[in-house]
Amino acid sequence: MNGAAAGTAERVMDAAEALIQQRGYGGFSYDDVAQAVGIRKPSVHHHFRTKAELVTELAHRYTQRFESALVAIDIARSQPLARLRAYVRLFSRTYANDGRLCVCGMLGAEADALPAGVADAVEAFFRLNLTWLAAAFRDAQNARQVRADLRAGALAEALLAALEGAMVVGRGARTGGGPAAVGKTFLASVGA
Amino acid sequence: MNGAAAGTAERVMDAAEALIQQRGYGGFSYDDVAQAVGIRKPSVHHHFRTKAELVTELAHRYTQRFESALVAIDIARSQPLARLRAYVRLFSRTYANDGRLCVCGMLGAEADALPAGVADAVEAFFRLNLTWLAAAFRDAQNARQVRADLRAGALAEALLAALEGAMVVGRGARTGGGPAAVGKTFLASVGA
DNA sequence: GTCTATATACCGATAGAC
DNA sequence: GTCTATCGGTATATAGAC
Repeated sequence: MNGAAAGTAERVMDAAEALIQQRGYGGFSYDDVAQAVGIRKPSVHHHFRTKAELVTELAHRYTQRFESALVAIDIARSQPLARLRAYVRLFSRTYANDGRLCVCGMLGAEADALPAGVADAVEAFFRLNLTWLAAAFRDAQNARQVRADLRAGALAEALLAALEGAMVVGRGARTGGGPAAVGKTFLASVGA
Repeated sequence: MNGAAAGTAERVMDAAEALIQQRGYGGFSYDDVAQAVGIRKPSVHHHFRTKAELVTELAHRYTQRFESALVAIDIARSQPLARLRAYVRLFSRTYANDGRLCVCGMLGAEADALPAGVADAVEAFFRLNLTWLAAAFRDAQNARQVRADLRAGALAEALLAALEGAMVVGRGARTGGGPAAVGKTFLASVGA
């Protein structure tokens, strides 16, 4: 129940999140986080006993925020295709911020090198997205806004993969339109 | 001009390649490579003075092998759409091997944490792929096998992103059809 | 809650014997 | 070409003072 303490824990997660999006789980240290926050390494351990704990909590927070954004989209948009376009913007906004990767996209690539708790949190993020997208594509097909000859689950997996991959390719190729362009191309190609 | 020496250098690159595909650039050490090859750490340094050198050479070899595969596809397949399907198989075969990621997909995600030489090699890989794919899509559009209302360059970026992302999502979600399913869905959606 | 100091392990890289 | 031994640096994590 200490306001300053809670504030520091949040700032630690913020710093770790940015570092993961830029360099990955194995690419940052407690000292990097400490420097970014302006405290010392043992103070970071005080808030998160281990690195696995820190990243697991961080991934859960990231997933919860994403879930809130999906709920907001469902409320703000009634047209299924408009919902899908708003979904694409969740990724293009992240990438527009200094070429940052999706937290769970980066962690998914590193899956074999992650502690079990972190890998579980990453899996939960992807399942949430695949479930929401499959429902959105099903609605879009029923509204005749998306062609009906492809399974909604397959479209969900393909769009999520295209958006995550657009960030990876964009960084690696140092060119291209990123998730914004790729999402637009994909949605145009599946349009009814 | 020592046969055994050249053989060891190849085995070192093979081991490092597998480790990168599983754990990434920051996720493996010279000791890991040495153990996999059955030699000691300084012997690895004898063949590749630094880690950056090793991975740069490895990425070049990977790109050259990919280029050979693209040439082989151009020779073996005359139908543009069949070429694109064969291209998808390059990724699904890699992923079918213990869920291994594309070497440059993994390195692309880690781009911010890579030595300059490695990042340059990764960029060359993606440019090669985007150029080949754009030409293949242009041919497919001229042959009326792919819808012509989308730019070939945009289709190239979208398919490459979808295949790279399918590996990331597949590992993170521990489910899904991987690049094989995603590639099939994408090519079906852009079919004329 | 934050700090200094430290334990323990691993990292990339080098020296020099064989 | 491979080895043992080792350097200097950094990693995660802990002990204990303030």
